[in-house]
Amino acid sequence: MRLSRYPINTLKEVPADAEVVSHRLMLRSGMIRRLAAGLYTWLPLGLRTLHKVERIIREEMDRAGALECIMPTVQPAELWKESGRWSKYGPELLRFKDRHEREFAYGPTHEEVITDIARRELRSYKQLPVNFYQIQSKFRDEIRPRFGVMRAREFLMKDAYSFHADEASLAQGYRAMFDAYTRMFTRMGLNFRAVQADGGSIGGSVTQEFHVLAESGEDAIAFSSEDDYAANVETARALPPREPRPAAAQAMRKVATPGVHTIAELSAFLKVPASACVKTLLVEGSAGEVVAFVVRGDHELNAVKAQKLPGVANPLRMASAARVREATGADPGSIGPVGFEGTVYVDHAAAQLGDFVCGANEADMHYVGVNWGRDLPEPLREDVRNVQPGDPSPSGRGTLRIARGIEVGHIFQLGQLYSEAMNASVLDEAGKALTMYMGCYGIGVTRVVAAAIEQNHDDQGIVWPEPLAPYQVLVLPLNYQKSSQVQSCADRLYEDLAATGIEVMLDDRDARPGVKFADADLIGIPHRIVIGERSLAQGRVEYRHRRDAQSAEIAIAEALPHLEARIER
RNA sequence: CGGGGCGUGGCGCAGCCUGGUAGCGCACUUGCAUGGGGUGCAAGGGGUCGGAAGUUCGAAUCUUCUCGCCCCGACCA
Repeated sequence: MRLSRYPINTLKEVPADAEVVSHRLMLRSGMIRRLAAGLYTWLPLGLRTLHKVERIIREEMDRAGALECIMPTVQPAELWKESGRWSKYGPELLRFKDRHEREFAYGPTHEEVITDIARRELRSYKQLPVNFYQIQSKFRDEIRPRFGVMRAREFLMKDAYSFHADEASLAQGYRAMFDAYTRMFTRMGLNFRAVQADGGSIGGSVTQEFHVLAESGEDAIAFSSEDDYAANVETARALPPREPRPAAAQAMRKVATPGVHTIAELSAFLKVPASACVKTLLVEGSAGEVVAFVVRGDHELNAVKAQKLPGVANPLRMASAARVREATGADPGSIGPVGFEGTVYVDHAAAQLGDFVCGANEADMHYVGVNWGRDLPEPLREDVRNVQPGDPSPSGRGTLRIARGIEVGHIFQLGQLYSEAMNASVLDEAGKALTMYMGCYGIGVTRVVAAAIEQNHDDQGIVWPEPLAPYQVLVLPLNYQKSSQVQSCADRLYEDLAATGIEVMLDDRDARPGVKFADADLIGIPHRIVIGERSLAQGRVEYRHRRDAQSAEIAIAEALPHLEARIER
């Protein structure tokens, strides 16, 4: 490609709303442009990278035996009503009517459609297992789209669905997808981890996420220091403390704590560590009442764990200040479990405390020296907190550390969730109906591109992992318009490289060197050849890899073999 | 949805408080110079200030309504 014929500008300045590096760099380098909230156009440069991601995905899916198909983005409401998700999915599902007033949705995912295909086409256990996949647009009406294509409303997804005669086959198919994902992300040159996950609204029990590790990631991942245990903090188990609860040493007393509302203030005011205090949080129950959660002052409530407990509204909703007042007689900031009427779930660590501090359900008052079993009933213990760095690993070996990740893939063993609801069965060996077992496997294709940039950039711009770079080589002639030697050398090299099948971009613009260098770094093409009059007089050109600090001079005749030896294909 | 903020040439912003008919940087066009890390000089094109209503002799500026967007929290590839 000749850059002089590429009309998309690189930008020095960037829209004020672009916050994360990948978004900024994608805008600045001319990969994408925003159309509306959460909607992006992929310009030619960006599309090349997107296609590379797609190609790797296709190759590995095909290698794993999956079959590509493509389903409509627009889906009839009937299917969603059948699976029960028309009412469950909520406002994230974009719904609309056609001219005949029939209801449709723009697909946020395709379990219903594929299950419909499966139940129509699959008749016999002999046709199983089978795995269908597609790479296609999804729309999820996110509450808050942000970070460019990282969390867009319309995005490209690879989704795959497998069908099996039994659980063993499902586990095998799932494993095959795990391996395929591992190969894909490895081939893309990404630093990633597979982690244990929560099923969320898709459902299913066995499930793992693939995360690209990056500071800007929206998810927290817990890792064991000693083995390969890794889990999303949403789901990572906090082990109950081993030590027995210390015996009560103090009597319970009510103390005045004027103006104290947070654990930090409480801890500073009473000069006790936050870990000796207890935090009480009220959430909406499933039957109109409120439910209390008690965690240690230095711990955080884990919403995913909490909302699974009996009597708790799912999704979790914090009680309003008015509801808190109604239930306890005090404002949030002064509430506690002593005398609370209703369900109280207590985190293991909080249940282990003796002589602790908590709110007294009275403005500006707290209790100190509180003890379970004496001052209030023995607690209903549950794991309801987020794990923290230093916690023992649930795997039993090592302690946990926490890193951030961007979720680029998620695989599930769904079991018979959808096949049962939608009656998807085949005949087994005995001629009896057998409800199929399903797995589903997603990759956020557009998100992968953003994640790759989050992980691979420097102050100057993108540093593409070679397999994802829009072009492999950039030929950068200086003074191309004025020097006929430079021009003919650049043109020849460009043609030769292209003829060899190398993806090459030629910066033939009439621009100053500084502009070309800055754009080269911004766009991040891995291999760069600079052709300038100075070294050309010596019969040489300069080679530099985007990752290198220094360039090296090579003979013109060596340029092509030099590149061929270095390009990773 | 709850809380905060912003809408002024393509982008980044100033002007608004204290009404007087719109300005700066980048980008763009033309010319000259320059030519190894976002070059310099000169000339130019482009906005009616998100929209509507109102107050006023006069509104980007004040008032009301409305639309859109962004940021912080609960969702997901």
